[in-house]
Amino acid sequence: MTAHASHPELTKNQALVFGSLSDAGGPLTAYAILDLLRENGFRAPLQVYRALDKLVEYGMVHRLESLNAFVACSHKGCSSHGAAAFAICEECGDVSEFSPDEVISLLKNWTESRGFRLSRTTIELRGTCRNCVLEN
Amino acid sequence: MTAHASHPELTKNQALVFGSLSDAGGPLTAYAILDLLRENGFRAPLQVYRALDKLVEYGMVHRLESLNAFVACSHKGCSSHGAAAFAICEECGDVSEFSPDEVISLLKNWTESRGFRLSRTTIELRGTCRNCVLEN
DNA sequence: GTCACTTATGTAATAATATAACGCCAAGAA
DNA sequence: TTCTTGGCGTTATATTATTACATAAGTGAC
Repeated sequence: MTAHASHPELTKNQALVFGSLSDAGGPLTAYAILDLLRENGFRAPLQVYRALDKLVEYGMVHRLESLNAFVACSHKGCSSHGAAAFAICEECGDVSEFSPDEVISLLKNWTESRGFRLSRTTIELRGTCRNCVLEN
Repeated sequence: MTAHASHPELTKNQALVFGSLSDAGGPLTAYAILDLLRENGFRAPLQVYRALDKLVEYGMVHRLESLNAFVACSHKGCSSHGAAAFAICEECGDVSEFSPDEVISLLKNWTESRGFRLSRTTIELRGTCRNCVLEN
């Protein structure tokens, strides 16, 4: 559950999908990944979705719920880390990942106080990034 | 932008959709709403989606991104309020809405410090609610 | 080895979610 | 009136995700 380093052995499909996301440097939908990988022999959505499932499980890829898209985890050395949050610019599509530890810890307090067993946390901020604000 | 009270005049379709969600007491997908409202003359998804768009805009309904579903805002008097967060039980489907003011304010600080103009905040916690934990 | 088991894969078909494009009608403003 | 706006109805289509079934490749037990 902790991180990438503990899962160095990706299958061929998983490696291809992770490569696409890393190269993209931003979010891609499953079908966008499929199109990128057709030249590598990909034929069907399931090949992408299955790889994504594993990559998300390994913590190497995050799913952006509000975009129905996926993004490579931005943790440099791929070391272990907790829940992530995302700031999504609706102008340019840029996505910044960050780790709001204090926020996570407050949310954990809330869940614990209610006996809610937390398994996954989604935090996504939509808006306009600094660059795009300045341009307008 | 603040709330329901300022939008008492719903159209027929909006009122029907909001009624479905209120009666359900939990999240419904657009297509589930459509099925519920067929007896009221609904025929096409767009009738539901258009009403939902408005209801979300009015703050009377929230979209749950991780479920692709919609839920009536649980604010009793429908008075104004800030961003909402949701704890979603994956066992029973129960959804608890809450307003983690401190969390919101931390996230706002983060965005402001980066010149990110925040327009919408999504916070969804997936896990198992107390009742379901006790039952297992 | 080979048996059983698990995991990954390939493929076709389909389900579930969401939007585009068109035209119509009613209400209010000019 | 005419213009504009917003809501509505309908058809078609786009986008996202899964089910179902068959094949192949690894792994440990024996």
